[in-house]
Amino acid sequence: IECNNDGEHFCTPDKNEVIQIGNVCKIAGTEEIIARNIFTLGGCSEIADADVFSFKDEAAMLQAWRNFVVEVDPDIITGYNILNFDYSYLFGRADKLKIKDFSNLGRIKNKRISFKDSTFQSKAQGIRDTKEVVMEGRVQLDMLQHIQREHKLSQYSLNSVSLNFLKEQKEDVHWTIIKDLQAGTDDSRRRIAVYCLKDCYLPLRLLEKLMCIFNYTEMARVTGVPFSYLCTRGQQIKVLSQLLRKARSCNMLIPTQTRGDRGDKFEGAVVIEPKPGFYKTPIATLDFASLYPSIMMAHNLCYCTLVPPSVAPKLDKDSFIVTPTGEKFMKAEHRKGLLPIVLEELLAARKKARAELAQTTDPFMQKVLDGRQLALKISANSVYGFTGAQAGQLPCLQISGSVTSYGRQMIDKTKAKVEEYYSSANGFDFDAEVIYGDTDSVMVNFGDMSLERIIQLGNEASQVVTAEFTKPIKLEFEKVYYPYLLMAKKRYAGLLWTKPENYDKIDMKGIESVRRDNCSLVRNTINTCLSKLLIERDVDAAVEFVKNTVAS
DNA sequence: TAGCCTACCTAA
DNA sequence: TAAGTTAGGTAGGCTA
Ligand SMILES: Nc1ccn([C@H]2C[C@H](O)[C@@H](COP(=O)(O)OP(=O)(O)OP(=O)(O)O)O2)c(=O)n1
Repeated sequence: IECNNDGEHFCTPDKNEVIQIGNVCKIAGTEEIIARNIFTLGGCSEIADADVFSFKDEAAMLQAWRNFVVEVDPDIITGYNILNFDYSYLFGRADKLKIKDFSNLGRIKNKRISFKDSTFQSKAQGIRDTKEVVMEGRVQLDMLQHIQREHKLSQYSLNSVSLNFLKEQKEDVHWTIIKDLQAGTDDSRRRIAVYCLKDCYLPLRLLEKLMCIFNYTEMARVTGVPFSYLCTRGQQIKVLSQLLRKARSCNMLIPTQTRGDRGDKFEGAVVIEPKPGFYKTPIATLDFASLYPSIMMAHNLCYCTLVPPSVAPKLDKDSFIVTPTGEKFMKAEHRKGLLPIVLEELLAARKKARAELAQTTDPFMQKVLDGRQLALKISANSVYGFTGAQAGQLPCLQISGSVTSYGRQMIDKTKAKVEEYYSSANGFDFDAEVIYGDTDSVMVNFGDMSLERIIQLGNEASQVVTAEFTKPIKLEFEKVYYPYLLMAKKRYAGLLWTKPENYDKIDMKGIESVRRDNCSLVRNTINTCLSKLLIERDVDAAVEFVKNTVAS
């Protein structure tokens, strides 16, 4: 929608009328546009490819728009910042103009839509104010919210987001000139209309290009929650839903738990003390595949396999295992846990998504599919997170604590094994050294050898270590950094190689150039500096460049 | 000035 | 059923 203003202050529904409402309707998955139109207050010159409906009176326009929505009967309504701006403005105006039945927009006759303030709050997302719009039978998919949740960008204006994803900008009409355009002629109002239609079209394009409907549908099927929950709710509901679904098929019930005893946290993962430096030898990176989910699957950790201390003495000692934190869990042959089954399904879905990713060659498509694969990975990791969520419905720190304790044990063992196996004591003519590792990965310095040899050693090492662990747990050789700049825990950069022929890219973790709380001068300087350092391997040139930048 | 605290953002 | 988890670097403020 576009609204009028007094030329000085930004529009408010108390004072300023809605002057235009643009709509573009499409059948998802097809190219067919079934309607493209603009409702205008005051006359408006013709626009190619769009129907112009002009009204003398704002109330009549709003009423006609409502009728249009009901007639088109959409399943999903999208737009940019519609939840926080468009809806509250439209309902504000409808109230003010006393338009009866304006908010009867849903699919249940005579049921008004509900609209209220709400906040979404989580540790990962921070606090985010939104509006809750319940329109029966129509999902509200605000692209601003979607992109804020799924993509980390430094700016979220429609303009910069479109530039980022569609390589396209909108022609800007600054709000201060809208008043004059509206007060002008049919032609000047047409300028607003063209701008407004573009504003409608861009979110729809984003929705399609990012395959939102496809990805959300898949997630809804895998996790068993309604589509709309994926936009408005968090990770917990997805885990709970999967758990409930599995529990029912296994004839079990899930208790409703009073939430209490919060505050005390459990110990997480270890980060191996880094040996900082600029490594000019290839550094192999070994990484466990989905570490926490596979720990839960390998050891059958679940709510229903946890043995209470009082019961343990009555059980056969061979029927359960003891985790490094001292918790006891039944073995799978006695009782198979629900969480491992849920995880199997999530990991299977992720595996499928990754296979499709490997098939694509289009770089943008690869990014989209990578996002899909990542979303499934986070859902799987959230099963672990759910058990440790003290503000949640079913916290069970025994499970989450056991998972992390196994994780700590495993990375220590991996480090020890690699260093012990690849040593001169074991008949090799070099001593491998683990220079860094975080949670589920180890970075190994085998010494000054060719890239081919390192890749071969990495593959071999992953098999040697995998053989040490229980079934679904798998150590993978992922990549080589050559050269590698290790600065501190969670801060490093390197030239990434997955094949000996050519490098993939510069990979940067945790340093200023990937953080969004730095100015672009710092980011650009570091980017250039790193490319001199890692690609050209010219330390002096890098130093010189920084000196010059600082001096100027 | 060392040491502790918080805010922010990121790695995993 | 409102809200996945912990670890950790850096900058900047405050205080003993
Ligand atoms: N958002 C995240 C990311 C990770 N982890 C935990 C669980 C993971 O098992 C572990 C390792 O994380 P990775 O980023 O290495 O990812 P995975 O090992 O799960 O997957 P993969 O290595 O196959 O990409 O850290 C988590 O709890 N939440």
